[in-house]
Amino acid sequence: MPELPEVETTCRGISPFTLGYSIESIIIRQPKLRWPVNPELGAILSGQTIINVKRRAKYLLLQMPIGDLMIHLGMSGSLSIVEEQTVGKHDHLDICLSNGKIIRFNDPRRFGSVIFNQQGDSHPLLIKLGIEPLTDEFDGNYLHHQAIGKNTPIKSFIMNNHIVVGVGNIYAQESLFLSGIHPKRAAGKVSLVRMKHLVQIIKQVLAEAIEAGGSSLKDFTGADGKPGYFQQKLHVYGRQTKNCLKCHKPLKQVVISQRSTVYCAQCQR
DNA sequence: ATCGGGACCTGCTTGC
DNA sequence: TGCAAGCAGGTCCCGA
Repeated sequence: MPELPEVETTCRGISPFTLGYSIESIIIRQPKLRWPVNPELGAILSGQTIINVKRRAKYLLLQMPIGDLMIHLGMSGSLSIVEEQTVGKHDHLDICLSNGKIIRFNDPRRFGSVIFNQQGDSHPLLIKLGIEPLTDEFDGNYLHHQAIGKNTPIKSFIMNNHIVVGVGNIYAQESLFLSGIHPKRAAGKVSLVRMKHLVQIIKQVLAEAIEAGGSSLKDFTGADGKPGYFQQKLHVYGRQTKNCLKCHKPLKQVVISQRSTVYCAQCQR
């Protein structure tokens, strides 16, 4: 379940094996992903050199002179670097490189996507995205300003990609617990001071997860290590049957925007 | 304009 | 035991 830290870790992990090499071919075994994979992808991109590998929100961008290959991991996708051709279940797509390595896209639930983008930041899937959480632009003033008049729960608000990208269900829950804000509180009713605190926590939690992911990542050629967030101490996510780590009272679970949400009624107001 | 909910998909867990 | 329902998760899109 890739959250932003895992996408960032993947980005850093594949870089050494891809940067500066060219695409020789693309094998599409299953084109039915979130968006249909263009059957001409291989023809369009063969011979193209990968000149940059970056992340925007939860998209991985393999940048080439004629455009970017945008990869989204959805909820169950992953990339690995392999050399052999033996394919496993859900290995939907291979990007074969000039160095003999293969970037393999595996995604059991097929919520991910592989799209060729020649429009840069103005691509329809990118144009409406909010700011990156780990930039200076994302601060308490920004979040507070965006929340003016909004009745939507603060949890839904920080998970809204139009406001800030990359805060998924796990980190929304964790961040709200650590900043002591009730997940159902109306976004417009969170004070500036608390918004500043929340922003600081979000940055910290994401950065720690990236660090954990990075340190667990050896060579990216196998399924080594778990996603960064499983190496972190999770305070509320998945702990609905347990007690609060701060006050030791039982945690509560509710559904907000169809998403399971665990919180402490005592510590979060 | 704002917000909630449906849809997409598979695998693991839980319950009858 | 076997099968079905429930749930997880990201994000686009539509309807109220």
